[in-house]
Amino acid sequence: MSCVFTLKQKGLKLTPQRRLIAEAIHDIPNHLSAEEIIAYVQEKMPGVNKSTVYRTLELLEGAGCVYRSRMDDGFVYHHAEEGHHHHLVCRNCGNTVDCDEDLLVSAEQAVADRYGFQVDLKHVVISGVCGGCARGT
Amino acid sequence: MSCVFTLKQKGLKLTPQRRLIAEAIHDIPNHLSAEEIIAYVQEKMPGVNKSTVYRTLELLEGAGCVYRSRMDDGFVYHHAEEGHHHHLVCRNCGNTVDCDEDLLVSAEQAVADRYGFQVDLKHVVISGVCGGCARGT
DNA sequence: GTGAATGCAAATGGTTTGCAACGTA
DNA sequence: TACGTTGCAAACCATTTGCATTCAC
Repeated sequence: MSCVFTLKQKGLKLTPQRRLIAEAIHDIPNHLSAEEIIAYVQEKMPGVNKSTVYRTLELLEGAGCVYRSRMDDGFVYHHAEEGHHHHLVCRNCGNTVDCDEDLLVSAEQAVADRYGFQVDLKHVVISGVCGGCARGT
Repeated sequence: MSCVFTLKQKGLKLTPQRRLIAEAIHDIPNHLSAEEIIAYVQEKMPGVNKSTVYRTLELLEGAGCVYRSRMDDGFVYHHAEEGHHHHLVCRNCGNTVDCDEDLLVSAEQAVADRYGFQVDLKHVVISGVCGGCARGT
């Protein structure tokens, strides 16, 4: 849980709430909505306020430990570690597919070559239709 | 402005407000925020209510004339015509670069082949850093 | 004339903020 | 002890909704 070290390095305090929030982000592989993180945290430590969760997530994002992206409704959060993969989310059933990073790097490179624009698909939750839903199963 | 025909076909009424909103979407090449559309409409026809704009945009989206996507903050709208291009938005300066569609189809195909997941990047506003901002100019 | 569309105002709901109390270092 | 952190409640703000009035057909 490198976030913890990062916080220390920045002189930020390591409270039980923050540990728990970092744990949620770290342990659950999917991207999480604020609501889900709040539920996870409050289950293990009832009484934690959602403002605290939001503030901590903002803190972790600023520290580079967490990515935050827009989803259809609200934000989703995901830990920011190397060895990335993209998240494909089915707009029909909501399921997530982890997509190997190298499938998209060539496209990113092509865009960079032609337009000088550095696309960052890591920060994007990519929506579409999963195989199951496309087949109508 | 094919939206107009589409509306007629569906038996929907063609009000001046709707014409104006369709015009905004159609005439301005960029993707627009609701706020920008409201400003455009109200400049040409003061008194138009923002609820009307929101409702019309929803209508046009349902009719397939308009795409709506999440941006970092709020939604953006864009007319849905063939001959598409992707929108790259610089998260630093906010400028938009139109990206030719075929730069990304191979990546979409690769994802479809491996995961059976049909990515739809047309509906996504892709963020990143533009050439100017990357160079610090 | 009639049902759909509009304007207005109030509600919604995820996220943010102000402030007093609390806890870590 | 001192300052950062938390909990609480209220504020925010883009978007949505209910309802009476108006208008396109």
